[in-house]
Amino acid sequence: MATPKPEHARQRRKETRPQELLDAALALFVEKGFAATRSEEVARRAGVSKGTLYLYYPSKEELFKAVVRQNMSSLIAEGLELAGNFSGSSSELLGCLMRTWWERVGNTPAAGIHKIVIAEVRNFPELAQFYSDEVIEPADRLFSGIVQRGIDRGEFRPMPVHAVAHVLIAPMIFLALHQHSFGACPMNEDSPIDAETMLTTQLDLVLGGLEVRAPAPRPASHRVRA
Amino acid sequence: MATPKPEHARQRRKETRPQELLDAALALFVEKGFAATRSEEVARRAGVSKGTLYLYYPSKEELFKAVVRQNMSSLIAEGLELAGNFSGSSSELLGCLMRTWWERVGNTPAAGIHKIVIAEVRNFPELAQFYSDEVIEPADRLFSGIVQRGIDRGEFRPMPVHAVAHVLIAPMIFLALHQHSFGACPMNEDSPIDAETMLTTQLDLVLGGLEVRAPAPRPASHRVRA
Amino acid sequence: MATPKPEHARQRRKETRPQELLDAALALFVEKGFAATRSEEVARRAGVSKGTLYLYYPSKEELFKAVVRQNMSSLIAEGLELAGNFSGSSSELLGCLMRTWWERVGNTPAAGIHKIVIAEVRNFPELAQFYSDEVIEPADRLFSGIVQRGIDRGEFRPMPVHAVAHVLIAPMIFLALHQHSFGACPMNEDSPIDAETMLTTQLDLVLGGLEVRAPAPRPASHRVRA
Amino acid sequence: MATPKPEHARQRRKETRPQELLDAALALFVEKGFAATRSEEVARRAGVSKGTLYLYYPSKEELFKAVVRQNMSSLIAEGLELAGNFSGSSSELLGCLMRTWWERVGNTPAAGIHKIVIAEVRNFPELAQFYSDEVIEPADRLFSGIVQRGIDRGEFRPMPVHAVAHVLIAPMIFLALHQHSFGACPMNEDSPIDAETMLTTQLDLVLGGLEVRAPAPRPASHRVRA
DNA sequence: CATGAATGAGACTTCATTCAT
DNA sequence: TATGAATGAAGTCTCATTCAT
Repeated sequence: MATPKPEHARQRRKETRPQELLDAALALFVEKGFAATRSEEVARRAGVSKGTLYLYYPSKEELFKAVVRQNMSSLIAEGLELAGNFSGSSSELLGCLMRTWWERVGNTPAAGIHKIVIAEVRNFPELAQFYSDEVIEPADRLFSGIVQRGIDRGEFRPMPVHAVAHVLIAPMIFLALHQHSFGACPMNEDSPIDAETMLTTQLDLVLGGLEVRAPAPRPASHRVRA
Repeated sequence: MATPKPEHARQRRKETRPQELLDAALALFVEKGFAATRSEEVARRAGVSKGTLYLYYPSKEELFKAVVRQNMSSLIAEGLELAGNFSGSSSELLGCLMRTWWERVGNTPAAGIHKIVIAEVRNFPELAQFYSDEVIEPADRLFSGIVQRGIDRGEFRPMPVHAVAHVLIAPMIFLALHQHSFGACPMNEDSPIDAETMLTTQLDLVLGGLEVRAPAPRPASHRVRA
Repeated sequence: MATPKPEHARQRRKETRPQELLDAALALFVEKGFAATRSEEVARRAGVSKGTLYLYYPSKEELFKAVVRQNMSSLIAEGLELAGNFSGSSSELLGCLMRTWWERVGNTPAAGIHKIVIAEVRNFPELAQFYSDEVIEPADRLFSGIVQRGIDRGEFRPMPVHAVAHVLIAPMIFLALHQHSFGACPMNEDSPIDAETMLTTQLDLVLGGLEVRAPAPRPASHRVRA
Repeated sequence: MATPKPEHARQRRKETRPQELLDAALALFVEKGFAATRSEEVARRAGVSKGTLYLYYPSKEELFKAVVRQNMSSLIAEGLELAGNFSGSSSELLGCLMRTWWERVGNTPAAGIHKIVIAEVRNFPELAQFYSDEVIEPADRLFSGIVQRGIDRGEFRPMPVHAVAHVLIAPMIFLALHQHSFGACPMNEDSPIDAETMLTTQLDLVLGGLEVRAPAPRPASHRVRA
């Protein structure tokens, strides 16, 4: 009943296929969003046919979830490890963490994930739970934990730690969001702010505000003491 | 025994139709995203038939753009006016502006627009230009202008003003974003941070970092004095 | 995003559509079976487009069930009514019933339904229940009830009534089955048996076997008494 | 330390492969029908891979035809042989034949074949010819031949022999059909009729109707004597 | 011979859009 | 204007079949 025709050379790469498909899907989902990405396009970009995609992921939705998992699950672990081994001041730890995050994530297509997730969670209840548990909660714990550490050690003023964590993280993620939305549009490729300047400014302002008193030797801080 | 027709009611609604359609579309686009919102559902929520929707907007895309324009065009004007008439310190102006924005926008379904726009700009190039011109640029000018004013008046340390504007705005918008994505999922209705706390903390930290020296006690600031 | 083109005249016939679709579906399901019938073909035969079919029936499966219901639900009621109003002998009643059934059903495309149902029930558990309740059980009750009546009135020998009902009905339905399968193939259009002969023979043999003694005046019975 | 290969086991099975494939296909076709049976599942049930199936049968259609041929070709031969060697009365011969058929076929998954064939012949014209030639015609000849024999020998009344053959065979096949459709559904495992009762009743009724006079007590007959 | 990864035609279904009423 | 029945392009997913290993 079907009338198949002989085709081009086919390659057998069971081991590497999932990664190739995940990479293709990541790029397209970030570019077009979940709904606007056609599964056949994902397959083509991965260099396989439509059917092959479904050999590895039973539906577009599962593919999406796999992309999210693959790109997010390892991130927090790294942050926690970095924080655990750190021996300097809490300010330095936060600065180090944020710069590292930007290099490892913010700069990377993986950062676009957050854009899609924000846009699509309401249509994927399961994903909401997963992403909260796997990404948002741990990130919050990581940052507010360090803030708490700073308070406990007398480095920081006592403040609501979760709010501080939000204020710390938000500008960075928001910048990543914009780089994957407006920043990717041809018109405004030259954003008025670049990441490095923003990060330095952010650390200067917020860490400065956090510290009990601004000590002399930190170059990033221009705070004058009373 | 002619059946009396509700001509008057229909007549009265005729002028409000576009607004009703835009409201319905706004709610649905924010809830489900652009692609997942069916035009029939927009019509039904506005109390009209599918055909009527197309009488007012020639396509779903145009409806989407109209929703974005309607909800974004007027916002910045208010801010600019507020800023122009303000006579207090730049810190107070920023605090006032941000609190006002949160009340007028961040708390409002209109804030969800930003979520969709971020998700969809790359599929709607025309929107990118419009949104940049109408929303992003003016907001940046508004905030960085005030920062510049503060610097000029000797209130603030000299800093890269665009970066500062970003750091000021980002946590607020990011919070609004999350309230329209994860915050709307049944699981996490009790976010670890509430808007008021976050805003107060943000103003405390960033304004504190901005100011040349810690001046007399400001209400928004919990800074410890020497 | 969609690019629709203007097309032919479209007719609005909401009232008659379901029947037209059901008729088209019946014909095709009987001819090709459920799986081999494409929904687009059903639509085309009904003179509408693919989409219109789904306006009335949410899936091919539901269309199938609707076809079964439509064609079967009324049949048994007629039989019961006929039986209720009958005043002659049980033999005559059975003969009348079977000839009527053949005219009303066996000769009709609706008889092909049984073919599809037999072929597909195992893939449609809900249908099994429905069909048993609506068709098989009532038919069995109808026929075995009459046989019981004959026994009670001393017309028939005591026998297992359900088995007798099966023996009565089976040759007729089986003939209908074959007319919709082999009988529809071009090669054997001239079956060695025609319905009329079969029916007469069947009544002669089985009714003759049923009766306590073969009385003289019934032409259909040639039974000699011991 | 070479790993010993189970060459022998594979070798041994090589000759039985076709049979194993046919058995697997038979079971699945009967259970799900032709279209709903996936070729991969046939292969798995036969313990081989998808590719191997196509080594033996070039397509699913050919596999189907092979299943039909395999299960139907030999059946009639037995019947003919039995009939040829039989020396008793025609009634006894018919009774013996039908009971044998039920044991050898009606009770067997092979009987389910008839169900699929009825459902699919119109999609497989070649099968129609084959099945008519190999199954229907011989069966008809076998049974109507015996009836003719009975008439010739004065045992039976003169009657249209093909019609009588139909009436004889139909209830049995119809019962087999139902056992493979409704009978296989979990709901009605307790059919109101069992095969044995039906067969006895059928022989009693029809043979009784056929015979010129009720002869001496036949084992299969429960006819009441005068 | 055997395997199973890969293919792609084709089926079902959705939904933006049209247009007769 | 307003309606909603009708349309058909397009997308998701299945599965018979192929072929490199």
